[in-house]
Formats: sequence, structure tokens, C-alpha cells
Amino acid sequence: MGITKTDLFTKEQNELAVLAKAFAHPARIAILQYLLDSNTCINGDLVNELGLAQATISQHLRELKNAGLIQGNIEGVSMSYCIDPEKWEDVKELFNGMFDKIHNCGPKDECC
Amino acid sequence: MGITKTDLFTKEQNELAVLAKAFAHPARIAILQYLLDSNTCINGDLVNELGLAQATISQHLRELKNAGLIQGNIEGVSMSYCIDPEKWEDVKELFNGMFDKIHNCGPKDECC
DNA sequence: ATTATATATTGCAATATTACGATGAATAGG
DNA sequence: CCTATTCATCGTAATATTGCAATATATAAT
Repeated sequence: MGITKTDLFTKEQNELAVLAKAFAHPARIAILQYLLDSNTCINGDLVNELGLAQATISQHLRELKNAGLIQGNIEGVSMSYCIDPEKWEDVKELFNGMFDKIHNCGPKDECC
Repeated sequence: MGITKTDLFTKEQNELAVLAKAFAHPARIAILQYLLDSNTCINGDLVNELGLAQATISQHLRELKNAGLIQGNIEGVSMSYCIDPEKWEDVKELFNGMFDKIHNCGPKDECC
């Protein structure tokens, strides 16, 4: 029915899914990579950088902000975004907590 | 328009987005965690474990398989799934390549 | 062959996402 | 005050996702 049954899952599972959803669009990845690269935070240069309309970029920025991955600071007329370093660290650890849970499958990888 | 303009982005950006999309549902996280935990790979126990219909689980499994995260082996009547260890390692490195790109912001976190 | 078991696929309804033009709000400069 | 600039929000169209019942397929056992 297009609606996710979040109540069936743990808090951690839902948290990971929400964060993954924030990463689940190449424009948002591109925005994050841009921010990672230019540390000094950026606004609507993204409109020129990516080939998307201003409204679309704004929408993606809002989603990244809702997920807590980025912050926005008013800078006169323009809006300056940047990655939230603490959240970023949390997210990294949350994902790696999952990535690292894989077992060592013995000498000949007989997992399955 | 509901369609992602993949041609605007790099191969890596699209790859990350596709993988993130595979993670972007708590049921799929739950399935992966189950597989990570029971190493010995699992099939429709997931239907009992999670509270979702068999068809729904099957659909999620297909998406995880399409993303390359899991493999399916026919085991008599049933289907045995497991995580693809090599792909898992690739995915981990791809995500960490992004996570680790964050700059050290100097003594007082003056990023923005 | 028939039945039981296990999983995949199809078809559909409800909802979510993506994209953009148009419009609104807020600031800076004249 | 008027205008330009920058960004957010609204409304809308196109498409994707989620979930499940029903049905199909495939193997194993009797």
C-alpha cells in the first residue's frame, strides 16, 4: 500500500532505513560530496553544479536537513549549508556497525 | 516527475544511491541483519520473523538480490539466501570512502 | 498422479518520491 | 519605496514503492 510498517521494526532498523533513504538519490549524494569537498559550506551553486532546477535542489536539501545530515545557516541573502560533523560520525558508526557484523566464514568461504 | 535523472550524475554517485536505496527500508535492514546473524543462510523463516506477508518478503529479497547484496541458492524445495561477502566488502568501502572524506575542521569545529 | 510445501510472480490499491513552474518571503542595494 | 537576488514552499504531473491476495511454478513425498 506504499506505506512502510515502521512499527514492525526496531528503532535501529528504522533509523538506518531513514538515513539510507537520505542517501538514496544521486543528487543528494552529489550534494553531500560537494559539501564534503568544499568544507566551506555552500548554497545555490548546487543549481549550477548539478543540472537540476532550483526548487528541486531545495527539496533535496530539505530532505538532507530532515535526516539531520546537514545544517543551514543564514548568511545575508543566501543560505549556507554544511555537513553536521557529529551526526556524520554517528551515521558512519551506525552503518559500520552493520557492515562489520559479517562473520568470517572459515577457510573456504562456506557461508552458503 | 518521479524519475531520477541518472545521466546528470557520476557512476559512483548512482552506484551509491542504488545501494542506499536497497538499504532504505526497515524490512530489508531486518532481513540483512537476520542474515548477518545466522550466517547459515535463511529463507521464509523471515515471514515468521518479520510480520509481513510472504509475497512482500519475496519482493524485498528480490530487491536485495538485484542490488547484489545477497545470493540465493536452491536447497531442495526451499530457497537459501545469504549475503554476498565480496559485494558486502565493496559496499562497505564505497560508503566509507564517502564517510571518511570529511575534513578535520580545526580546533573549534568552525566548518560553517 | 496427487498432494503438500516453498517460493516467485502478477495485478492492484494506497501512498511516496521526483521534478519543476509559479509564487511567496526575506534581505541588500539603489 | 522599488528592484534584484536568493532561497523556500505550493501545486501538480509523472513515476516509483509498498503491501497483499491470488495465482503460478517447482520440488518432494505419498
